Amino acid sequence: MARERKFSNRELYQATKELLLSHGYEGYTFTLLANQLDVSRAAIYKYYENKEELLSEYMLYELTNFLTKLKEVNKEKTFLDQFHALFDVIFDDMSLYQLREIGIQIPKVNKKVAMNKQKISHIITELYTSLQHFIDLGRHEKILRGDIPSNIVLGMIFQTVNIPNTEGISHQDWVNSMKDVICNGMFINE
Amino acid sequence: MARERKFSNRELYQATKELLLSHGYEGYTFTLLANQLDVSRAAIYKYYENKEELLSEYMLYELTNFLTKLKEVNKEKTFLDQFHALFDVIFDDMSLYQLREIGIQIPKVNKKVAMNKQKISHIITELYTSLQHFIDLGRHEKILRGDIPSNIVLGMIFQTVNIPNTEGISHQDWVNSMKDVICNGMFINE
DNA sequence: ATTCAAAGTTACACAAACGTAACTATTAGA
DNA sequence: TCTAATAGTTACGTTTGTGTAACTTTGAAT
Repeated sequence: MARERKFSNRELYQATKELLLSHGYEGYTFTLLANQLDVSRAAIYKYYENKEELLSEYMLYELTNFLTKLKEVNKEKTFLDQFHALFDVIFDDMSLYQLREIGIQIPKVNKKVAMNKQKISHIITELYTSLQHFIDLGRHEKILRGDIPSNIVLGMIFQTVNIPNTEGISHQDWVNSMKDVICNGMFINE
Repeated sequence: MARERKFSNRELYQATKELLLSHGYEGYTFTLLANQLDVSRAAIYKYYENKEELLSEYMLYELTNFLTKLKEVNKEKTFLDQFHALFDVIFDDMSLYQLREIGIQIPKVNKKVAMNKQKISHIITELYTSLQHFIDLGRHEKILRGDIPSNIVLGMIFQTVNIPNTEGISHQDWVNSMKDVICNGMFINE
């Protein structure tokens, strides 16, 4: 018994993501978002008290999605299968790393936001656990070097998505080169 | 025949850098900067018409510095010497890559800014030329693999500085692990 | 067809950042 | 010591974003 909504949650999250990536956390405003969604700014306040609340929910949504995908990756039997699956996931959504950085900036302006931030930390812990399993498997299978800190292994893998492909190399070639360098390095062997 | 200045260019650039890294391009304001420098906001308008002008000059300063350092790197005789020198330069100033991204966002609000942006592009071209020499040398010396796009070689090297060292590994160990992975990869050989 | 709850809009008051004009302060040199 | 040039401040109007209240619109259920 209500009027039809002019924008779905999905559209809102999509617009939010674009605005966050183009304008950053401080540049993200309800005015911009409302224009993007073609509604009045006040309409958004029907659902969220302020941008911190909206953004913390959005982050939660994004990270929960990623955790689900990551758990799928962990189901692969061998380390190499997981490795390729992880790359597929990362390159499917090229912006996770930047968004996580933004999440850290959100101040706890009310109880709801504080709760969301807590949930976010929790999910990030789960993400790390999941990723640690991946690394442990690689070491156990004697494929992944044991002398490199997990931090660096994960950092390198996740940072690759931020490298701009300015020379218009095809997606497949790009990803393959990236994997190659990560696995074998950029120096010629012996 | 004038009054002494309350802040030097150097202090202004230092404060600008910190504010840019903590608040991002859109979060950077003259109000924040003035507080940081302990002067009134209006004082800054004596030197810069607006933040775009200030930031474009700052970027120019930062990139010119970097280009100078990079030319020093290019003076090293062997590829390996250049490689290590480049890492020293990059890890000495951990923020160049993020700042370059910010530079792209500056809109050309007046002639001066437009001119600065043009100079910035020019310097970036020089940077790439300089880096290309580095890569060419590595390939010529048969140390650097020839089948990896220059793009990826440079991207990987520069992105490493953005990996957060959360586990408090010592700087030296950290940099060495990073180099090791870049050179030889994270997989065990054969 | 009527009702009413949720969706949406308009309009207002408030706060923060911007840019400028008119002022005061400092200091080297005539 | 007087002056001119530069540094800095105060104060104002403007713009942009925020949050809310009072309103209208829509559409499924009765």
